[in-house]
Amino acid sequence: MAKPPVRLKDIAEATGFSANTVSLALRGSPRLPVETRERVLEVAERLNYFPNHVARSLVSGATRTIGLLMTDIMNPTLTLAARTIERELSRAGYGMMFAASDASVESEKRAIGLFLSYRVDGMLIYPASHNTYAHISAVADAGIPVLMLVELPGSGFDTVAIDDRAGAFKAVSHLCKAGHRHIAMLDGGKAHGNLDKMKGAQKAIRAARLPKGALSLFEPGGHSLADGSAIMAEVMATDPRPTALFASTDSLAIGALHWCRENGVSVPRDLAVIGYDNTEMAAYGASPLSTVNYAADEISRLGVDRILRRIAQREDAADPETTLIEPDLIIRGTT
Amino acid sequence: MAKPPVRLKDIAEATGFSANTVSLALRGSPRLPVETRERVLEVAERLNYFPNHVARSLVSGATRTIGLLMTDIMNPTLTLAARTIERELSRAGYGMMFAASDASVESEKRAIGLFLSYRVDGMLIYPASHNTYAHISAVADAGIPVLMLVELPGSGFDTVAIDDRAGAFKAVSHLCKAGHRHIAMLDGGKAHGNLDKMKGAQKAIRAARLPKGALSLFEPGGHSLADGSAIMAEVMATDPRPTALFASTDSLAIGALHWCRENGVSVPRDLAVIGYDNTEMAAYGASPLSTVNYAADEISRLGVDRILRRIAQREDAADPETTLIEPDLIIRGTT
DNA sequence: CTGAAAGCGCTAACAT
DNA sequence: ATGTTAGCGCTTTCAG
Repeated sequence: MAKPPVRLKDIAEATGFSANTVSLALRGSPRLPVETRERVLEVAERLNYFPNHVARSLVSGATRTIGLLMTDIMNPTLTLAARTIERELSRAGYGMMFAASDASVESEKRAIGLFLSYRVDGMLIYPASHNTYAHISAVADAGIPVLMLVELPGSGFDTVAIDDRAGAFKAVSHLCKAGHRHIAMLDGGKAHGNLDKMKGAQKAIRAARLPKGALSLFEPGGHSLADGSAIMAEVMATDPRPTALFASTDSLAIGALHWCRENGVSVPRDLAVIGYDNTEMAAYGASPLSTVNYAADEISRLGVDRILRRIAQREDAADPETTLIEPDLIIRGTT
Repeated sequence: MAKPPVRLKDIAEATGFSANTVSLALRGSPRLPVETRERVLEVAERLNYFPNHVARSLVSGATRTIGLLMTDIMNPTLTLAARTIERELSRAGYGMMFAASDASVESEKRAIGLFLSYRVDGMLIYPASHNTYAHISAVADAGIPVLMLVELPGSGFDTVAIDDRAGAFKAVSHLCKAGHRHIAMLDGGKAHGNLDKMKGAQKAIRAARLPKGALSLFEPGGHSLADGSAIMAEVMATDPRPTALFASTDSLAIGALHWCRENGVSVPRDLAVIGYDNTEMAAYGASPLSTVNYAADEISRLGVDRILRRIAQREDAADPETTLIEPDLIIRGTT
């Protein structure tokens, strides 16, 4: 097998035209008679011609490919985003390269290097770290459009992301309004310099004119289900015992729910629970969890729009723009 | 910004060598004095040079990119496979393009066209249909290595996939051995020409020397959680009433579990349940469901190995090889 | 209306 | 030990 692929030249020979004419015909140039074009198209079809995108990219300087770089695609929220991004890109006639950083800055660097070699026209990045991003800035500075899927204040990146502060504010405000006076929050984000959710929660407490102590912060070791479960003993042993829980992550919340079930704590009677970023169960239409809903779809659509726009306006580096999507609060069985 | 990227020529000018020498140096040719090489590397580093993979591909005829085409990345099983595949490829220095077909043959064709234009070195495909794959055969016939992640008997593709027959056999055998004499099976695969699970289940019945009627087949409208839930009334109304359930899909099984909980059917006391392809909850370490476990990791690793091997042995079209992975049976709370 | 020539950035064969 | 030349498949001037 292994036939060499059909080239422009092959069509040229088969039709008697020159490669140039064939090229024009295939791209539907108006300055060619319909007759010629049809003849060429027909032969191209018959020969099963596919334009060599590689060669085309070399001359045009654009690959019509964007790179998507994420920490971990196993996070259902990111999976959903990845899917939507791919869809939107493909609709726009763009290809997508994918790489995962596993939340390691080193891997992230490697992946970016890969994308750079492959000459992607732009990158969508869900970064490994909130602090270390000089390597990403370098890309943007080199004039390659980069769009961040997370807000990194002061970083100067184009951004389309969730407004975590607003989300946390909504969630905790809801709890306050429901009469809760002792609210526990599970958030390991501090270690990564991600204070938004905490800030939003605190603001809600202030807005409700509750004392600062109405919100107590707990930092699980990670953001896995097991971590959420593990810290609950500590949470429920606190005096005064919290009557509501706000978890900065869906899996933490689910872990907490598990602990409650196993320890005879009735949710939401004894403990109201609100999670965050809920997608996992929601994808199955089965989540019993109240959540701040990560708007992956909207972010993805806006993100793709924006980066394609940036690519189009190649000329100058317009000022970076940050769009924050305010997430909806979805109240289900646990509140 | 938008500086034009650094080329070989730029380094050549900066060092006084020719582009050729620079190229050789960067690729560590042994026929260059170490001195020269170091000088070149240093300048390349300083200038922040990245090889233009596009140009390199044009001359080498290989893009060191493979295309991954799946029906839907939101299926956690496939997500996991995608992640592992990306990892393995990146370890091997390959880039990955991703596209989703949404189980539509038309989209699949479009995506394949895209991959073809981009001149991927090979494709990993989880196909949209078990019947319609002429467009994929065409790719393989054109000499582009294709590896199928699903077994399509008689299709002549290189394949690394789950042995669904063995999986179903294991599951139903387990139920038979546990003394069940009336087993219901949920499987909508017949419509797609996917009979393996059914065949395996029937074989298990025969092997257990039970009458054919010991297994009754139910066909849900789809494979969603809701579909699984919806069909349970019918299942449990059957006479004699089944004491065990084998669902061909994880979501069907979970849907069934929901129905049981809402209808006072105690699992596993009144009904033993085994699902299939379990990854969703398992990813959270929290599945209560007994399952036939899709070995996404193993499949991915073997699949990548195989396609890279095929690419390496470019020369001839060796006979297609089919590797079937026998899935493990994981017994949890529901059995 | 169509063809010939040049060149995108790189590598491979062939000089020097 | 290094430089020159040609060419990968395509698009883009520029001629005819």
